[in-house]
Amino acid sequence: MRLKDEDKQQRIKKAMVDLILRDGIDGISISKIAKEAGVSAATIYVYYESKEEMLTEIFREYADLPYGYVMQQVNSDMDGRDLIETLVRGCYDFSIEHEEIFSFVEQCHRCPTLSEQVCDKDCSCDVLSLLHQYQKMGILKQYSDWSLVAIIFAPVRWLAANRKALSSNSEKYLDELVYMIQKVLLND
Amino acid sequence: MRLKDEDKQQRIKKAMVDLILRDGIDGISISKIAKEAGVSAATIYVYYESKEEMLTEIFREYADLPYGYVMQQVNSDMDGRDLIETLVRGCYDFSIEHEEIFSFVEQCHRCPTLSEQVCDKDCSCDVLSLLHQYQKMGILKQYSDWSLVAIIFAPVRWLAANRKALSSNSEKYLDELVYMIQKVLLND
Amino acid sequence: MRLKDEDKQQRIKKAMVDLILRDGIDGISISKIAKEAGVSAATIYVYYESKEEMLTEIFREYADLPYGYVMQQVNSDMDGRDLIETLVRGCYDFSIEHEEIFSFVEQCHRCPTLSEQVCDKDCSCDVLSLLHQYQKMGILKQYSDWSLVAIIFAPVRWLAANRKALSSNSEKYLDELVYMIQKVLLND
Amino acid sequence: MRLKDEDKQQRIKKAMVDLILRDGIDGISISKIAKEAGVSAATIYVYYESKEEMLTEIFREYADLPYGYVMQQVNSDMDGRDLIETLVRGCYDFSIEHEEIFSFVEQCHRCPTLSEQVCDKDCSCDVLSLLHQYQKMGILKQYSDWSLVAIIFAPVRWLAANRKALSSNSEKYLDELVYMIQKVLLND
DNA sequence: CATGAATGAGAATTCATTCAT
DNA sequence: GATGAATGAATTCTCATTCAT
Repeated sequence: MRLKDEDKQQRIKKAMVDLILRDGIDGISISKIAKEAGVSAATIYVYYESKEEMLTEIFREYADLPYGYVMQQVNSDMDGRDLIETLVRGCYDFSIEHEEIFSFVEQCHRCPTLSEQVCDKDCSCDVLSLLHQYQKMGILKQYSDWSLVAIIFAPVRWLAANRKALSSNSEKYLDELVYMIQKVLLND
Repeated sequence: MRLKDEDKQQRIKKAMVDLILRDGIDGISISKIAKEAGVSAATIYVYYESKEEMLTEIFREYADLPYGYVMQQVNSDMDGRDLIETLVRGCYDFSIEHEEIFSFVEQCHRCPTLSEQVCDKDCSCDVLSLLHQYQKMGILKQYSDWSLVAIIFAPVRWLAANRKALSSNSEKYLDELVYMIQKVLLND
Repeated sequence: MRLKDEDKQQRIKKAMVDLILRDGIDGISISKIAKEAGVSAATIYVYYESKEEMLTEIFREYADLPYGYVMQQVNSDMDGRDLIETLVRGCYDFSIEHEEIFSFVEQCHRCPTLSEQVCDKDCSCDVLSLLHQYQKMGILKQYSDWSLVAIIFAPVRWLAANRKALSSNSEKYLDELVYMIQKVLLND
Repeated sequence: MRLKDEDKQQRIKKAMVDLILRDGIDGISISKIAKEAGVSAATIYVYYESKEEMLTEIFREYADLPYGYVMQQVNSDMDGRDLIETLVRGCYDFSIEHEEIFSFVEQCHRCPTLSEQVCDKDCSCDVLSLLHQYQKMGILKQYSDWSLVAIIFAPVRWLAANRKALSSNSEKYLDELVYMIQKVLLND
């Protein structure tokens, strides 16, 4: 695999994700993506078998990036409060820093055909391992995995998705969310 | 002159929503919808100016149905615990009873072009009035509106959206969620 | 026939002719015309059997308006020079005063299907009678009808059609044309 | 990669021009043209961005063919009489030999949107250079360019356009026209 | 007479994809 | 590997026309 090509495929991915942020998942087409990526439409078929397969593959590849991002923020000697704050804020920060990937992943997850193939919870397995550790140490309460993922990430993602409709005091809401979730999940 | 066939427009709406559940928002087309609704494709343009406008208009019309549904479950003399349980479970029940509308609304809310025009929080204003009452009575804590909507509805919606990936013990997760949220929001 | 209706038909005609000036004969449609005329598309079918028939009928009705216009300018005791000047200038004036009708008639005359049904020369029969009188009086040379119509009207119409591309000194060209044609057609 | 098939584009052009002769400029459609040219409708969009652009481009390309044709008939040592006769008859001959191009160009010239973009006089610049030479030599009178083009070509084109309505003695009219124009333009 | 509703047919255009180079 | 050419199928949407009211 030559460097040049790697770059080309990267441009294709970026083009697709950028366009989906701009036009929505229902607004993309192979030729639009090709134009945005600066390659011929035919070139896309060198890397992907079909549009369908391209979407799925890139979704699969990107789906756990948000979780990967927050995991990088986490430090193993954090206490419970910090852990939760880091996870929640990390999720929000990712949605700002990588708006297009955030939106892409969110859109794909709601799309029935795609979400069947990539389950959100599976993407969060690293985070879950971490949470299990904190549960074992008696810091976090013993809620089940699904409940944990739901309560930690769903509200902040909703906030992030609606960010532009907020006046600007999103910081305040974020603080509240962090506080709430700490209260629910932490022992004492 | 013939009167506008109310039933026909209803069939168009239903067809669109049903198809979006099946094929995703990126998988619908005017002719598919027309066929499903049993009308001519041209007829759709009697009711809507364009595909875009049709999507937006129906989205706007349906966006608050989930909130309307839970409001019907609520009883004004409920205590705080029951209120929260009813809101959360109501949201989940709606996603089962009206799977296609739930999925439609969720998909639209993630789509950038559409979500710009219909803000999720606006749809929940009746719910918010209710929550304000409970706040005034000192039953609910004084969190801000955005945080309330986020914590009450986002997790359960995520659960509902991933329902099929759950073995079947979704009841357990739902119980946990209800319990968590009660703990966060209720005073003592 | 009620007054109101007469007015409605008139509006339809005007709308069609106006639109053909703006969009070209290939750019009109029943619904555009209806909207422009402020009537329902169905109403047009009260007055005309089909689009085809409408075009033909209105063309037939308007085709000799330019000739009618110049005939009104003509005075029976004009001398030869004045006659020619009046005919040529009249034609030009009509193209300015009734730009939309001028363009409409010109476009129809070039359109093979339409021009088959309405021959330009037939429209000029009144003018020809007049010219015959001046020929009998020995004022005009004995050219054949076709040649007369061609030499008197074709150049000025070309000038009129290209009017907007002329800097503005169309007056000068018009003077020259009048002079030329006088020279050709007048005896002595 | 396959090379652009020059022949294919040629067939598209021919198909369009032929169809416009048969059905009028308001009677063509991309699919009709494609069928006539023996290509897929989509192929037309490989060569032209839109129907509008196709029309304009082909019009621009063909607009001076009639003038090019008559220029080929002209011989530089002709006297004034022959020059005029050749120009006028050449124009007529072209309309017979290349009926479809003649009709196409005439229709486009009357169409407001198209004629804005391609001015008839610009197409005749070679002819004008020639006429200027004859003017300098004192053979032709000093009329302005517009008047020359108008008087030489407009009448014969009108005759050509109405050719089919003439009994058949078009030769006679043509003779008259030639004679008239010689009389106007030649010195002595 | 007038018209909103309805539609089959067809419009222009785009799509995803293939293929020869 | 990369791509311009090519296209059948599908897209959105408009058209001319009919009809019940």
